[in-house]
Amino acid sequence: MERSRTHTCGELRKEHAGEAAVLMGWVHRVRDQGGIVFIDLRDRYGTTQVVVEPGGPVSLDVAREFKREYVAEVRGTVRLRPEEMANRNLQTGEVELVAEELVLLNRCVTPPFVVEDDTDASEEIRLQYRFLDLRRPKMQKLIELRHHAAGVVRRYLSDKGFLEIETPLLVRNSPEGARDFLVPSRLSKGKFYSLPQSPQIYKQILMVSGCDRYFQIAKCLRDEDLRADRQPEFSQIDIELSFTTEGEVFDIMDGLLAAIWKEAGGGDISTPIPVISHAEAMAKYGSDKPDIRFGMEIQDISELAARSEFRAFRAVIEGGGTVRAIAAPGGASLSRREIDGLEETAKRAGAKGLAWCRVSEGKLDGGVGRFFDHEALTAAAGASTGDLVVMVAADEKTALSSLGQVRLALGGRLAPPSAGDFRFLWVNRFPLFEWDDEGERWEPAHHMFTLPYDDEIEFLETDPGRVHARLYDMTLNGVEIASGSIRCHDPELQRRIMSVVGIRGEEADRRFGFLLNALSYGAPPHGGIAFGWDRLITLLAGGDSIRDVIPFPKTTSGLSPMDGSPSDVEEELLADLGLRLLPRKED
RNA sequence: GGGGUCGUGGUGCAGCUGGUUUAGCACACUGGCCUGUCAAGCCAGAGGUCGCGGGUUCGAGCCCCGUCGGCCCCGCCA
Repeated sequence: MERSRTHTCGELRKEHAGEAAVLMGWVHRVRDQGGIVFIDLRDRYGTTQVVVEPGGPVSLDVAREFKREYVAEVRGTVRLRPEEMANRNLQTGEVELVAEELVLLNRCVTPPFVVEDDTDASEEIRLQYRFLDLRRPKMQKLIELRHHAAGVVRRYLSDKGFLEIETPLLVRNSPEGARDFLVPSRLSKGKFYSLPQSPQIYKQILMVSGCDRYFQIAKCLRDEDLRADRQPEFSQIDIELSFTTEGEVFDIMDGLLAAIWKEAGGGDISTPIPVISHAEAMAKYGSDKPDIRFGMEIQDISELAARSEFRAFRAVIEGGGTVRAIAAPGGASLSRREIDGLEETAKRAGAKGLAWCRVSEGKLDGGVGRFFDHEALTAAAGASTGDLVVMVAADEKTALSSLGQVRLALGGRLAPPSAGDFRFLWVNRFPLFEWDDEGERWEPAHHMFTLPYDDEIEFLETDPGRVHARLYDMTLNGVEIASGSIRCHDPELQRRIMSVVGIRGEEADRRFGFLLNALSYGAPPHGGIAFGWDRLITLLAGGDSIRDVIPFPKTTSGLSPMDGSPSDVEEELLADLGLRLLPRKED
């Protein structure tokens, strides 16, 4: 017999009192009072209390058979609870369902953990029993949030004329960048497809195809080591548009973010989102993804340092280095131990040490305070009484990046972020290349299918480090959430860029021939961006691990505890693919 | 590839400097009592090769080596 429910477990209210209802769901908890039994029935929408009363059509002994996570159907009548018995913690708490028939739809073996928000299970166990973990209301909310946000993205971009287009998952291997996952080809034995690191090349080709505006919520796959915010497969909102400018991209994306935040519960965000150049981000925050929820900007105190009594500073300046400082409001209260911790942070980032002093009324205390004039230092560092001034002397890159790390530590300690504070920021004008000390060669700083600024193209061959490009990132609270660029649509210029990073002539054709070929058939000027979708949802939800917004994530070693992948396969299957395993590396 | 940290009944943890312990606690589980509970309560009970392998020792949950796995970080991730 076919059965169906009349309501969900989150639906019944006092208006329904007196009505007949059929609910189906999971037994959350049974409270056996001896003479009366309560069953909390739960589904995605909520929880409703079912009452089994003595002398009623359902025997108490039958009700007692139901255990946690059994699947049940309850037919009954909705009844208003007496005022003092209402449960304000439940949305359905003003009513209860008086059972007239209780049907066992399925049993459940004893669950390894209790299915509720404050579970005590470790993440390992949660992943192994992910189907139970995902039943927890908290996880269901995250799944819902992700769905709603995706809906906003589709509506917003569709309204702006973007087409949702799928690109292939079986693609050509690309030796650039991250390691590819390989897929052996049965039909072409000994050859391999790759799983795409991103749809980058395909979306550019769609622009050449005249699609004009494209988007996709795309799976990206990278065979690299994992982190809390990195999974081997993850999702991007991938976007590309033709005949566009950086300003237009920013404008549309500002609107997209505002729509997601407003409609998916993050609140209003102010647009336009501010823009700073990469150079400015590095100079002020020592990072290309600044957290601007607090100030503590980096100051250049080289001039003062050069005149100071502090010999270590003078030596660095004379050697062509620089001295930078941060004034941390209220930082004078930090203990010596905490300051040592900051120095440790600076050293890990390459600094030789961290000079510091406390600012009090009319004088400098502790650390290197005695080498400096109170007035001069507070003016140069922008410090006030009660501040801690921290300083690093080094080459510019080291000074900025180490102070950038120290700044984040100071921010966490002195200006702890409040939930719901979302500070978006565009960072643009990235350098096109960066020098790789180990490989002793130029490498693409972001990616190389990008248009350099016109007035710097002439330095491509002579001084690549001087060339900046129309590259941009969006950051949110110090996390990079999107990255994109205005692309290079001229195949000759693209070849020049490739040759700077050592991909020349035939090699360029072999690796990227199909893109270069497409570009030479009338490619329109175009550009785009890709958002890290999992990170974005994590931030929107106020979480800290992308594993919580991915229904079936892998562990940090790329394993899936629930299904046991990756796994061995039959010899036969390998033979079909023309593969044979090498013996495992012996000791 | 490297570093840190953790691994003890179903789950989460405690277990000191190696020996008075029969490996303890909470939750979950099983049985009993209870007619208004909602983190129900009370009583009783069952449940452990201390991740795995080796070593040191009269004696190892505890020390050493290796290994597997979880988490975090560096490298890596155009």
